[in-house]
Amino acid sequence: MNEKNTGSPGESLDFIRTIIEEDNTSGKHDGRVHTRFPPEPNGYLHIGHAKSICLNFGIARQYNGLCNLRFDDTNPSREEIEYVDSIMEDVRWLGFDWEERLFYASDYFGQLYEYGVQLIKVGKAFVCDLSAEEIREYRGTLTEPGKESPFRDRSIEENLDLFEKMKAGEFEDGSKTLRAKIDMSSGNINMRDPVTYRIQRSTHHRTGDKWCIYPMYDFAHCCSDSLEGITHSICTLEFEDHRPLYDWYLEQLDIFRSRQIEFARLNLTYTIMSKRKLLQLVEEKHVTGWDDPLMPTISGLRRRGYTPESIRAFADIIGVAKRDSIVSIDLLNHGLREDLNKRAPRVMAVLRPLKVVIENYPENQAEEVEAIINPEDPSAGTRKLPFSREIYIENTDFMEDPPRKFFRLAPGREVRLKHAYFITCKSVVKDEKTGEVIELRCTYDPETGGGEAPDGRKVKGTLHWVSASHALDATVRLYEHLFIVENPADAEEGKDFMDYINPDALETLTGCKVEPGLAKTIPLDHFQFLRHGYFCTDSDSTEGSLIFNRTVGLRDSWAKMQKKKNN
RNA sequence: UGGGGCGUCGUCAAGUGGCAAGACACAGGACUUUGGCUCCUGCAUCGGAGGUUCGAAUCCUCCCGCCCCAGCCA
Repeated sequence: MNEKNTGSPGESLDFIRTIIEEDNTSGKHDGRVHTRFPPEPNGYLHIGHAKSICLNFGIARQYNGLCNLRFDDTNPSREEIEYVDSIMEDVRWLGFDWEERLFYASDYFGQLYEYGVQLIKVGKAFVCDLSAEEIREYRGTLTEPGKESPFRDRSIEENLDLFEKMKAGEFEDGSKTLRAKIDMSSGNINMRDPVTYRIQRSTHHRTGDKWCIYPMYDFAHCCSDSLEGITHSICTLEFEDHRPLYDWYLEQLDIFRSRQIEFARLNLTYTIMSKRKLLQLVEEKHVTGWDDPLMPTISGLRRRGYTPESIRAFADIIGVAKRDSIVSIDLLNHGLREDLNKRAPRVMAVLRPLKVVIENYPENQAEEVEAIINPEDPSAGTRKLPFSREIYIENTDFMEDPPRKFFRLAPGREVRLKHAYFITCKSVVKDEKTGEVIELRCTYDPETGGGEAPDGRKVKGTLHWVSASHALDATVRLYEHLFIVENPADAEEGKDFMDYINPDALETLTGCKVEPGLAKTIPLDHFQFLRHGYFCTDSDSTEGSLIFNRTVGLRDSWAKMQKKKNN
């Protein structure tokens, strides 16, 4: 990999790397660069997290630094071990390694408690008896200052005693909090004596029932960063308002000063990124699960056939900045095609079969033709394809009454069967009742073996095909965008993102015919189905029951032309 | 009405006072045993208005627009 993750080196620096290089030249941390990726284990990772992962691990790699994986598990009521496992799997799959630096905020609960005590001792925190509603009332509003809690001036001794009793479980859930003593009139609401510790009796996935008080994010996060010696703590824009508090805690505690830097989170066209909304899609069964190939989750993208390389390349190409934006999914798909074009074996797959009988080809004869596996990678070699009298071609490759510029098969037309022969359509067999074309009668030119005519004549079209008796049956799932509008999160009045779900996001094709070499494919194998697109063997696929997911289609200028004509 | 941010091509995004990178998309064209790939070509005066300057996307002023914040969530 290059300087960043995969992208081209020598480009201009983004604002975060600019800060890092400034710190490096000023000697702020003796050139040390240490980042972290801090997910809360309450859901599956999505492509937005991938941006953050690539940023944090990528920066560490680029500057010879380190990046920790740290689970931000300070709220046991919503966090689960299942998510911890999936997150680790996803980060690894993306190609990053936290080595021995796997941490949990819960590792620091003991230290964090001591920090709480320390805050009380310097007169910067107090135990407050206000209820949640009262705290809200006392907080004031966006435009009006808040009121100080009547418990704000308790003595240090009393606070110490009460905090210890909170920890010991002497008070009910929610009956008391530890609050930082800052400024109830601050324009920044985060600074209005924020809650630092709350009482919450729920079993933590790692510490069990050892604690009944848990630190709030703002307190736990900056302290965890500090404890780990994180130099640059990169997070998303909505935490910008929290930075003064982040700095305040570290200053009061007089511990290592990590620096929080905020960037704009990723938005992608035709999908959604919020964990809450993704969860809703799963729970309401609009998708089959977190790893549905329609989902923008890492596990969904993986199952769909996206490669870690393409995701990393995407992260590089979109850059990092502070402005809200919505990136075109085309950018992701472009990188994917670029990656797969170089690596995916080409394969014959007829999705909507139309039988072709080659009348002048001997019955009961078969031969093998040689086919290159990947023209972009000669080292991939060749394979043998069986050819015989009866084959299948793509239904859409034939038209009885073709429009101008249709280069494929039509009555009387000659086309090339890729790697095999030229064939000419002699007649059409139709279903007597429906009039539907059910079979083509063709002849082949035995002189055109390999797809080249010795007399030098040219054909405009080249079709993919599969020998009828040798082909394997397969199920193919064609995926489209999950939503029908670019930005479903930005719904018009009276609607929400659910109103924009694409009812045709998945089209399942059965009875597809694929070349016999696919018999042994295993989940996550990538292929290019010639002239169709890139496909990936689904995790439910077995040798007897092949299932492929369309990762992304090939660019299709013919389809584009048709579409333009119809508009 | 308070606080914090952001506004450069259709979409991302460089640029930090000297003649507006790049990518995707789009449009033409070449090549082609994938209507794929590849290769050429084209494609913005920088939210607005004033001002400073020989010169401004870059500095100043005012205005406009968008995003975030009132969880004992993260």
